[in-house]
Amino acid sequence: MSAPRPAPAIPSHVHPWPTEVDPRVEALVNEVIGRVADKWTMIVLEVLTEHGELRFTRIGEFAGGISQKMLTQTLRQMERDGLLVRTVHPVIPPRVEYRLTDLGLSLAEAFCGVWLWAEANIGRIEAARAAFDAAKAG
Amino acid sequence: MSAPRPAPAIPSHVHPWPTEVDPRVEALVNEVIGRVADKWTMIVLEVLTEHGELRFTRIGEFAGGISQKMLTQTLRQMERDGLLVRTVHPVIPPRVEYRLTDLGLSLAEAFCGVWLWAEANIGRIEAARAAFDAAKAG
DNA sequence: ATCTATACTTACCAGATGGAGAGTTAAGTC
DNA sequence: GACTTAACTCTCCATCTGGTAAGTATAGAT
Repeated sequence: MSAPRPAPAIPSHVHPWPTEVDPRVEALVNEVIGRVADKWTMIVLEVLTEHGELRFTRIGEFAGGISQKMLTQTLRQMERDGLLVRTVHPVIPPRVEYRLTDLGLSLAEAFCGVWLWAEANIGRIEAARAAFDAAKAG
Repeated sequence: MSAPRPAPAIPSHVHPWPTEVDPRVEALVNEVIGRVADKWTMIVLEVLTEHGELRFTRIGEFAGGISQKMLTQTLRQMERDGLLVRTVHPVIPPRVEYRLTDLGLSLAEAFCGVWLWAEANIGRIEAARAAFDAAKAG
């Protein structure tokens, strides 16, 4: 879709489509969701919501299957976005603890609905897939 | 999105950490995150929620910045998952309309919290990023 | 005969993703 | 002096993602 969306040079009090939101807001929201809604971010969010403050290695254990590289990267991004705080205790060997901020906790809460939906509807999705595949084959 | 991740069976003899996670929970996580919660699915979901039944090209315009390939792929997957219905009108030139199912609408509703969160917290995230980057630079 | 419109499909390819595994740091322990 | 430990950090490399652009199909209009 190289076609750029029709120029929104329309005064904001005139709404061609009553339900449409400000494209700039929409773009920002898309960007945020694109960043925040990746697999490991959500999993780390869930792990920290469940277990509270945790150390690096412990998060990796709970997350399951994440490489150190990805864990570091995910935690850094979340820290940068203000979703968690990273506390370094200046001891040897190093001890670093991660804890969700209020912002992070509120995001986890917002995602809660999606988790519940997923749990409740996995069966329906699988049924739909089976039906779709059967229809395509038959 | 449709990442054919060959099941993170986690060859524990290679893995940096032992896994204590229930494999069924992990499978659920992969299902949800990997297939339903990707960027374009969420955006298409939002577009269809806001505008109701739409044609292919129109969805692309509203979504903004999606390629035909990705749009086709996303719509097919959502159809397969039972999130939307695809209605082909046998006319020339072709006319295909997409509409969310009840399942799709319920997912959109579940995501609503996330959208609201994103809208409400964009400022906070950007401030956190600016602060983080400033701290790193200075 | 050519053009147009719509909804795809397909091939190609650059760039992003992410895993494996080794290296780094510094203080205490054997 | 080697070993250990935690939390990285780095490099290499295979795989995956997703964009671009071209092609397809069809009927009516010019």
